[in-house]
Amino acid sequence: METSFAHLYLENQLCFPLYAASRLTTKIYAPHLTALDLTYPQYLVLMVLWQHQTQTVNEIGEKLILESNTLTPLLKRMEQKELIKRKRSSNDERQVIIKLADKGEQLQTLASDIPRKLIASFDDGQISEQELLNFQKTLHKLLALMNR
Amino acid sequence: METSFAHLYLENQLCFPLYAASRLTTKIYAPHLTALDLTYPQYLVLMVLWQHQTQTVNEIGEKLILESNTLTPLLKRMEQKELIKRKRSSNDERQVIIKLADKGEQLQTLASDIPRKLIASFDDGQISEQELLNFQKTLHKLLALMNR
DNA sequence: TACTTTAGCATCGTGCGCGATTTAATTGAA
DNA sequence: TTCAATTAAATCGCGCACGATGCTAAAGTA
Repeated sequence: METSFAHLYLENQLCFPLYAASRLTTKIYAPHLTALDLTYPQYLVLMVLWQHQTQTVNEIGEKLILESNTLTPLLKRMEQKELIKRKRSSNDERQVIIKLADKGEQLQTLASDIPRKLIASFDDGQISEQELLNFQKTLHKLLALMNR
Repeated sequence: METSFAHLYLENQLCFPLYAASRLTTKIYAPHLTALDLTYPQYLVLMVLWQHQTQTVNEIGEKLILESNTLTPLLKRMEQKELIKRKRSSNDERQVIIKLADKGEQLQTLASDIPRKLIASFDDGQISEQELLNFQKTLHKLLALMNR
């Protein structure tokens, strides 16, 4: 048993560590985001809108790799919180245009503190900057590979 | 601050890619798992049980970094599918012992093909095996760092 | 022993993710 | 021009994740 199915074990897999790391990272963000009454996916949507003022649901979906079945309910919740505005496009009635509402715009200032607040949680010298740069590079390659 | 690796991490150059890569990886698993009528978290539980025949809910939770609020419903669904058996420990009535049922045991053989199939989907010459190994190593370091 | 604290699991409510399907608008082809 | 094909969102159902809370059993304490 020890040898024949060894490749099945958790520690040999790529997927589980990614899955666990993703959840742990989100958990580290959580207290800072709940202080702003935001979830992580909602924070991601705001980040897209802080950079691009006007976006269709599809355009947001391409950037976050999410589809309308996830985004539509998410965006409706954000609309109810008055973070964003949703409006049908007049050019193409199929599209829904997403823009920041005042409250969503104002959150950018508050959210800009988040990175600084989190630095202490990670900077303990266990991993060199170069190692992390390599990691990031491979991660982006993997993303590009999988996202076709 | 500018030189700290944490700064890179917190600028969302790692956080979002991890989140996206995790979802994309799961999506690559999906067709292979649905063929066995499994979800990815259910597959993870089976992998734990293939390695350790008898586990408490807590022990599974430590390995998968999940708690009872996630595991209990998940394990109940797996019990209903007759993949596993749940039984209160007689030594400690608080604990619930999880074991493989016949069906869950038999799935190991079928599932043993999955890793090879997945390697194939990544093996298109874009990323060397050595690069992947380095990536895995850093990923494990990050996990250990966050999972304290 | 009696009582408090802790540990292990379960329950509840909310918010994703996502496969499958639906609806309506636009595009494309004969 | 007509009508099929495509596209953009929305809807539906299910299974996670997870914070908060509840419940019971075990362990610790005076």
